[in-house]
Amino acid sequence: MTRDESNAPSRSVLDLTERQRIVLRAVVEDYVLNAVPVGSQALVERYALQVSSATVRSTMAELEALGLLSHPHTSAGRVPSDLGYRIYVESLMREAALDRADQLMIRHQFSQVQLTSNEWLRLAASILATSTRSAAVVTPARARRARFGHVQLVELADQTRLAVLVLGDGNVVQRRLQRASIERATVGEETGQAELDSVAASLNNELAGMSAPQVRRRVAKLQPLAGHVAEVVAQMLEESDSIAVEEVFTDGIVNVLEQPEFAGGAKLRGVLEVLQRSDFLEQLVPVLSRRGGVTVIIGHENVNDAMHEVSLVFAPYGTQDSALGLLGVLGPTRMPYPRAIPTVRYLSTLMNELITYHPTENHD
Amino acid sequence: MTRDESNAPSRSVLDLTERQRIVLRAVVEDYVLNAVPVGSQALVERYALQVSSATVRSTMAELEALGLLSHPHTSAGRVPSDLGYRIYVESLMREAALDRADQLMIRHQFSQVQLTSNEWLRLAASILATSTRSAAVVTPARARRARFGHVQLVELADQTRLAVLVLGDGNVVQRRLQRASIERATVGEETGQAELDSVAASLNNELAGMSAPQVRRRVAKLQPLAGHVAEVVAQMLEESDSIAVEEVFTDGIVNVLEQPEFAGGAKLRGVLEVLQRSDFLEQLVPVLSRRGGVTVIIGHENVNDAMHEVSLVFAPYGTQDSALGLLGVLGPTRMPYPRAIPTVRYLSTLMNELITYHPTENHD
DNA sequence: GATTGGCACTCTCGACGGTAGAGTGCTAAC
DNA sequence: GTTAGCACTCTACCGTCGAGAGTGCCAATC
Repeated sequence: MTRDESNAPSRSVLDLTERQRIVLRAVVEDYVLNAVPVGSQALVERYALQVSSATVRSTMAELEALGLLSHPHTSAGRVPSDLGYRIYVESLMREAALDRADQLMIRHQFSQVQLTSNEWLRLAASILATSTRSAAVVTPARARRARFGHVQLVELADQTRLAVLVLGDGNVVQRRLQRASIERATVGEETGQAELDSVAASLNNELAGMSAPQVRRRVAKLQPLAGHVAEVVAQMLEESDSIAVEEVFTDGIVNVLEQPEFAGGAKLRGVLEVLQRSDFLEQLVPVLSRRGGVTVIIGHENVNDAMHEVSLVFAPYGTQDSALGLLGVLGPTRMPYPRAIPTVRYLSTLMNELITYHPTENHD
Repeated sequence: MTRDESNAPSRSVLDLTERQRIVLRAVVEDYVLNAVPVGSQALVERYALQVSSATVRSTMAELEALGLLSHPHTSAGRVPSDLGYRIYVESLMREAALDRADQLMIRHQFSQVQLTSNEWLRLAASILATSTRSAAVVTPARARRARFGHVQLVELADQTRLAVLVLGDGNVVQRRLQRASIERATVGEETGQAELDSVAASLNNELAGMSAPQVRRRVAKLQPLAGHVAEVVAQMLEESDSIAVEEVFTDGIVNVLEQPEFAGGAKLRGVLEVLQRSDFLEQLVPVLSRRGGVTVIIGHENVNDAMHEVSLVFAPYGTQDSALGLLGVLGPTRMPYPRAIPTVRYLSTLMNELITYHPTENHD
């Protein structure tokens, strides 16, 4: 699907002369900054290269022959190709760790309030979006396999009964119990809060640590009411398994819209539609988690046609065996990688800390 | 802040002749459809008016004198003014109830899955956005004043303790308990699940139906551990009171971006920023709930400068005394009101039903 | 042999001008 | 009151043109 930033650099990099490297780097950085094809003259002036524009021109021609630069038309400046960005990201970019001040600023926002986990996600998306000026995408971290932790049956003022299920990883899900089903299970006998409590207590005992199929196997062996509740619990566990990437938090779409290459928004529409289709992000999960670090996917490296004009900078967060989520930014291929990559990296480690020390407190 | 659709129509309407009404309606509908200033000739042809273009021209001139139409430049067609749209919405528009088929289609989507309340909101936003082709905004319905329903203290596998609080309206919030504070409250003694259960049981007894300040007054009279938990519960209730309009679900922003008047997105940016600032929607809550029905706010009728080029079609949902939320669409003033209004109305009644019959099952 | 200045060439972009077309406002006739 | 006719206005569009930026190549230079 993509090259990896930690992979062996592709063949052509090795062949690059020092000057080619300097010029390519300058072209990328200038183009990222100004969004205007960059010419030899401008390059010499702005980057104080110690050679003449003619030399730069021939170097550029070499880079173009290597497929790292391209040419909108004969008399225009050069523009990096996807491959050019790739080389830049892999071996030319001077990637600084995130500013100490920025780190503190971000950390501060997270500590600001007693946030629930969904608010963390929202905040993470917002921070990513503003600090990289791109669109940000954050998916919740979900356990691969939900396990039973604790169930509580609550009778509300208005006679509704609620099953509140705390999962093994601390997430909480809930479901209203159908009055009719309860009555069927108890053959019409009245069930009070005391009775609900005792059912819950026995289930907490019996089902501790179980996954959905394990719970389901127990159902038949239980008393009618307990069995009914266990059935519901099994359903809840199954749902928690399946809705891996249902809710995606995005922020900063306008940032991308303001980029000249997306003015008008028609192009972006396709991209956003793909992003909403959950399978796209789901595909990404195994790729990212195998790699571990930050993964950069540039333009045509993306298998998805709609994504050919954007780059993704993504990282997984969470632990391999428990909860796993995704976060990152999406922008034009002309993306400020040296800023985006450390920001995504930092936020992914930060989210890691958060879910490790404060197991997710909440979940719809 | 705005005129009301159910208000006495403003002075000028009464003065409109039948022809003026017909022409105004035709201009609005044509402009909404084509986004091009509409001329007398085109109007006669497209709407089969039984008069000549010259007559229409003079009628248009009258409407312009009344401030209902305006003129981009001398030799261009007419465009409705905000006031023109207002008259249209109040007394010219042929508003059809939502198609039976559309109703069923929408209802079907809601019944499709066992959804949690946040998923309802997301779905509502998505339906609004696609069926009006505008941007949709939905806020969660929250009780005005959160009340204590039921608390449960859970010890997780990893030693963390969780307080799960079910509010009076069925919403659930939760918070991790700080280990240190617990130990301070119990003077270091070990607390097991049994002990936690008994604390929870006594609190459930003592605090039933109380609001945050009431709980807070009780704190001092309780045992140390129970008092500590009650303190946390009070905080949770207070937060539920205050974060009325924290999370806003939006969808379909691209729809607006594709409208010619917002191409480029620079204009929309301001609008979206205002929308995120929670106070804007909060201001709207009392206005909408006082009115009850669908409220339309057109262009400059909005007090907020950034909103001068968009219209809002909003409705409250939920019950006055318990939970109250907001939903609606945002688009250019050139909005398909006859479609947007019934859709918003239908969705608001539908959401009403949902939270009435299935008290909200979940929350962030 | 690498580098550079010089130069012819190419292409875009903005300005300019002219024209077609849509639309208006007015007036005189019906 | 309505309408046809007409002069007028403004925009959008098109082609042209020159300036400017940039390239590619070559011959001269170090």
